[in-house]
Amino acid sequence: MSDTVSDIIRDKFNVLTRAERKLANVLLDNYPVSGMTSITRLAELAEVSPPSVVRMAQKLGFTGFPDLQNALRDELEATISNPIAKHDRWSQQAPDTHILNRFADAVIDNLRQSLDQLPPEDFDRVSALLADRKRAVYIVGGRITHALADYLFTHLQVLRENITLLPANSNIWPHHVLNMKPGDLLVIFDIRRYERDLINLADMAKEQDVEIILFTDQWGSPVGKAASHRFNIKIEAPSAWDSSVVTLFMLEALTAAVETRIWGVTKSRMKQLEALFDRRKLFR
Amino acid sequence: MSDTVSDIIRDKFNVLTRAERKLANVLLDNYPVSGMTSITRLAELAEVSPPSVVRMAQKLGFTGFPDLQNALRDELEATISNPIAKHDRWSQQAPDTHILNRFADAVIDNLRQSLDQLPPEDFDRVSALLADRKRAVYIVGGRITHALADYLFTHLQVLRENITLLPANSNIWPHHVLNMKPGDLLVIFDIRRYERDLINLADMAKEQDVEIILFTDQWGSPVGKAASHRFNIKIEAPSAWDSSVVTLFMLEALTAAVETRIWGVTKSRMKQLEALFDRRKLFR
DNA sequence: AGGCCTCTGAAACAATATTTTCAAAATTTG
DNA sequence: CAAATTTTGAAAATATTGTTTCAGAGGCCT
Repeated sequence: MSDTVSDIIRDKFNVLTRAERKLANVLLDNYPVSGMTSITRLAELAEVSPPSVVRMAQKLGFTGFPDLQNALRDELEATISNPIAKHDRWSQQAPDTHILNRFADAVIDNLRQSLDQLPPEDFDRVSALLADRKRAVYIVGGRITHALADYLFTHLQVLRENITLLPANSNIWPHHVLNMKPGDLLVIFDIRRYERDLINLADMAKEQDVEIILFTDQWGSPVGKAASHRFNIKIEAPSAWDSSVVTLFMLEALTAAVETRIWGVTKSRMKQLEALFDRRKLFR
Repeated sequence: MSDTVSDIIRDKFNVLTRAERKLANVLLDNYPVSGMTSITRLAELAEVSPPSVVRMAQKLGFTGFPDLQNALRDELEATISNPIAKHDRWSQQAPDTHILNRFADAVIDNLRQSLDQLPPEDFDRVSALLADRKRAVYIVGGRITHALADYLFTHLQVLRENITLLPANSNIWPHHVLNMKPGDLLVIFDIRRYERDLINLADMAKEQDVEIILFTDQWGSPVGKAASHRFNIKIEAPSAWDSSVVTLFMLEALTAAVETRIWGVTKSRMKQLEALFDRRKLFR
């Protein structure tokens, strides 16, 4: 890799003129942000004239000031950008452009941004709600997200009692709404292609004072209006579809958090479950 | 301290329009360096017009783009001069020990290690098999992995024809084995708690010269003996359960790869699907 | 399906930024 | 100390960026 701008400046410091050295000092001080202004302000800051800036840039080997500034920005980007997120090949054996690496980049980026947006207090509040065994929990997903709803259901069901997975068929939903009591929880998955039926369901549930927990994308499903808790998850992927990886991540983290809160209950349920599985084995 | 630009963006994300959201994503991605260009290049990067950039800047409360850019530069300066690695936590707002951060660490580690172990050629070979439309594809999961099987099924089904999801109930599996022809594919999910029924299914299928693609954990399910292709995925999590996040990642990457291989077919199927959905909407 | 409204980008315009020119100031050299 | 040389900044010229206007596109609602 070629030299950084600061290297070049130090290299050529002794062939710089007085005005140029003033500039060099300003640039190196608070490097490289100080170079991210306009040529005019930089000149003012160094108490020299704008032409001096141009001359120096050219003397350092750039075609002009913007060229130098770009170099600075690129350096900055390389320094700043999250070392975990970028320019780190995931599959060493595959080229950067292989779908595995591109997908990994996208997913990490989704994860980082989704977590950035999520106040941990919200997360904690939702895990507390789900850990409150007095509240029944209903879970529902759409066409694509049904599998996620199913996954959450399977796990929560082990943790505690009173978990219901609503069927894919929306015709039956009103029957379930009938059972919902104030304070119960309804977990809704609604991503992209927001589904009209889900809005109706949310409205009906809300009228019964059910608290709604919504998992949606960065744009936000219209169900958000009725929801008391919302997870906005970035779902971009190098593909014709969206990625559910981060959503699944949230579900697992949430499950783990709930598990911690009610470990006593969960532990005994898991033991019981083990016993039941064992009996089935013998039975066969 | 007052809000950062990224805070403001997230705050107002839901009142932003489509073009503005595109911009917001570009800005938040590689923040804040991505905002240090000219309005023109930023607009190009986000694939919107320069006026949209101005409008967004004003919507966020700045007098114009330069004002926003100054704010970004000031933040950058503050960040840079305070080099306490801000970026090694996933959720900045939560402590290191918060489950969100611990889970993120675990998942990234799983992803790294799983990709390390996976020769990309194997991945490519499997994607080629799944893209071969002459081969029927059968998918089956266990108690926990059923949701993953379901997810793969839903996606592959859009990509191409002849995809079958075996039911959870193993009693019916022999009926499906009856239909399998030599060269067909059987995708099996078998993680931890390896399920005896799945081994029997794999053996039966193998006798019919069905090629088996196995998704399993780092230890490897006994189904591996019958499988011609195997994905060993690291599934550790700070919880009583295993994490399926990386498995889902592999499924999505695989789906994307298959999609690329048979884009012609997939595209027309997706169009047709759109049309069907539209008709259903009218129908209601 | 049609009317309303919001959103968007092309183009014109305005404001800055960058570069060039050139003469004066500073520095060097004999 | 003066002539030659270099360096410098004011001002003009040029290039680019940022803003506004406005007509048409696109979404949403009834």
